[in-house]
Amino acid sequence: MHEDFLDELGELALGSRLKRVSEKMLADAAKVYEHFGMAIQPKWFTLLALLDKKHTVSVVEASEYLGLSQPALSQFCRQLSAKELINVAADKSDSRKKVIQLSAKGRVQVQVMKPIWSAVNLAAIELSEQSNNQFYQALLLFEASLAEKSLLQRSQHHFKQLANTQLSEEQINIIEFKPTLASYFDVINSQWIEEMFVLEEVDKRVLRYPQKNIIEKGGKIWFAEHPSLGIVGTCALLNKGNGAYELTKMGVLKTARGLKVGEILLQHVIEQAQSLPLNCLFLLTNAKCEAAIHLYEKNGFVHDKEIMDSFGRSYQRCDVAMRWTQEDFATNL
Amino acid sequence: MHEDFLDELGELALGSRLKRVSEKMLADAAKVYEHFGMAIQPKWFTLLALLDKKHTVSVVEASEYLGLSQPALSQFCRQLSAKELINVAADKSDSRKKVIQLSAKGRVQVQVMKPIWSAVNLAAIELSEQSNNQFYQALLLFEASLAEKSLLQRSQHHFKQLANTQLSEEQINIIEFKPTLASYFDVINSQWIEEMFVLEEVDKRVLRYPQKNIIEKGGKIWFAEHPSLGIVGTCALLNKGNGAYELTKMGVLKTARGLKVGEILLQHVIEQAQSLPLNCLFLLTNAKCEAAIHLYEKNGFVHDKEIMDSFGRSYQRCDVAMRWTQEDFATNL
DNA sequence: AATATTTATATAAGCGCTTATGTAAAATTT
DNA sequence: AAATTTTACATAAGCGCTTATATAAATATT
Repeated sequence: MHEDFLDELGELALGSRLKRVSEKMLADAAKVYEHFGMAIQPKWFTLLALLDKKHTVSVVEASEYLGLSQPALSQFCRQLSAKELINVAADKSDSRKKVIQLSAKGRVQVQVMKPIWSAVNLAAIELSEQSNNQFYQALLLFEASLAEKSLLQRSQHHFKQLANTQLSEEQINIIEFKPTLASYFDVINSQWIEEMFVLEEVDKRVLRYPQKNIIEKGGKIWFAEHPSLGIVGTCALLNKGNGAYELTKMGVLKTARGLKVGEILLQHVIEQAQSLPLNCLFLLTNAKCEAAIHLYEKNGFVHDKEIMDSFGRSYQRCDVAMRWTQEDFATNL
Repeated sequence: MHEDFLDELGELALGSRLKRVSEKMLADAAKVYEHFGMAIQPKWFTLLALLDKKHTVSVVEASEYLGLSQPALSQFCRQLSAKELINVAADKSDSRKKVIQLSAKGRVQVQVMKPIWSAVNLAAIELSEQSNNQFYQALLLFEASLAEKSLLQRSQHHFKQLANTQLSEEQINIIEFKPTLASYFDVINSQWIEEMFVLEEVDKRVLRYPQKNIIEKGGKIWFAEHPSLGIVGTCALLNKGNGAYELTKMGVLKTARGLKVGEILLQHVIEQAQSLPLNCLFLLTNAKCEAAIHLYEKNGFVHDKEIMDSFGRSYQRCDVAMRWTQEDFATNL
């Protein structure tokens, strides 16, 4: 048998660990009922206890008390009715509502189970207090903290700290393509394309084999590296022949949005493009990509109908064509 | 909105509470991935982390490391293969085995996720340490205690203490039938009949309406009451006419087995039967009920073929007939 | 060497919920 | 009063596992 890998993951696997423990507890509860000959399913326990205490509740009320979904309670009611442990009747003043209560048999069944509940309660207290560790109290506090500020919010906060610590523009490092980085090209671009469009077959081919489809055809690929997040952005130049280059597959991971990675990358690509036998630098995109288009406009690209007519049919999703104009860009510098 | 009923149940609802928290954590984890644009399901997390650490594992190895079932891992592998995040190949030296490892894309996907994992880890640590309460540490201890001695074992121990405290024979109180106790007759008998046989239609009718089917026909029902467990046993006398009475539906709850409740009850019934215009006291049972037959033999019942012939066809499951003999019983006194 | 047992994996069915959705009744708005 | 929205519940489908079972390969036993 192997060691427990969750131990190595520590707090990161807290969720998985909690799930594992809760499943163990529920499985044990089932064994307890079985051992004492009770034809009762553990999932019914909270509802039976609620009915014992409150006498009558409706389906929705029960779901609110117990923190379970309404359909869950609806199902429990059907099952407990079949076992004749509860009576279900329409509410007199509101015919949508159902009034649930224990039947005479159900009340007796609960009475008969109560000593078992007491024993389980003592067992749970014993477990909780093992080694002076007030597990139950800690769990209550944990739940309260989680309700106050969710794991998502807390994670977002910590992530922001991680991504922004001492970040200045010079710390985004632009590096050239090498085969070991090929998959970053795939992962980074797949992310935004899948989010905004659907990944077409032509995309998949280019993303999977960038070396063959871009580099070996005289194109270029760059990556942007963040000091703590690693490689977070990429951009390619496709060699279309006759000195025409298409700027394409520019993407920044969602984890690095808002850090100006896109702009740094784009400016680097434009700058590097100057050392190519450049005749025409253009790009194709979709009107949906507002932020990107704004970035392109800001960095010397202008909308161009001619480009649209000559190259626009390559991709289904492209309805915007832009061409880089050295003049405009130079005056911006 | 109603208050949280689990609060009222305290430690008894520890399992339900753990389940609720773990589901909340997992749901939040899914939101974290979604927020950062990762097309990754939280359930894959432990496997991806394992592959990142160990590089290659088989399906069974992974299931052992992670504490999940082998089919679960088998399914994860299919899903991650479809996403091209892992490579699965047959083991060279054992063609049953599959060697699982991250693909190039998978390794990059993990690299890209690692900052998120770090942030979640910090968030979990923060939650765990909230209000100086080392929840994670407490959970580890709780898990260890549970592994050392299960909830079932602990519950059994506490139950035994509850059932046996200061129990002497006089504390089992025999009481006569009254309508409010009718359901105990049903619940107690259903338990053992369902365990040993199947509940026939005739059983259900008698158990559901004991007053109509037994009392009003000149029969009798008694209950045995335990000082802390409540009503735990029952026994009936059926009036068969002409001074013949059938001892039937004698049962003791599994929670009260081993406390001599059956014997006390039986002796009480035999004693009370003397005040009836008694001609013949008999019972029908099944050879499977060895413990019961032994108890009957010990208390003056002898096997009787004549009874079998005249009454044995009433129930399908009966293949043993016994008759009480005053003589034998008297000599035993 | 033949046979039985064990091991690794896949597949199917089930379980305890969930979310999504539909229907009818009640409450609210117009 | 009529139309709209909300509420209560049921049903269906799905999800993340589980247990049970089948299959094939490896290992141990005879």
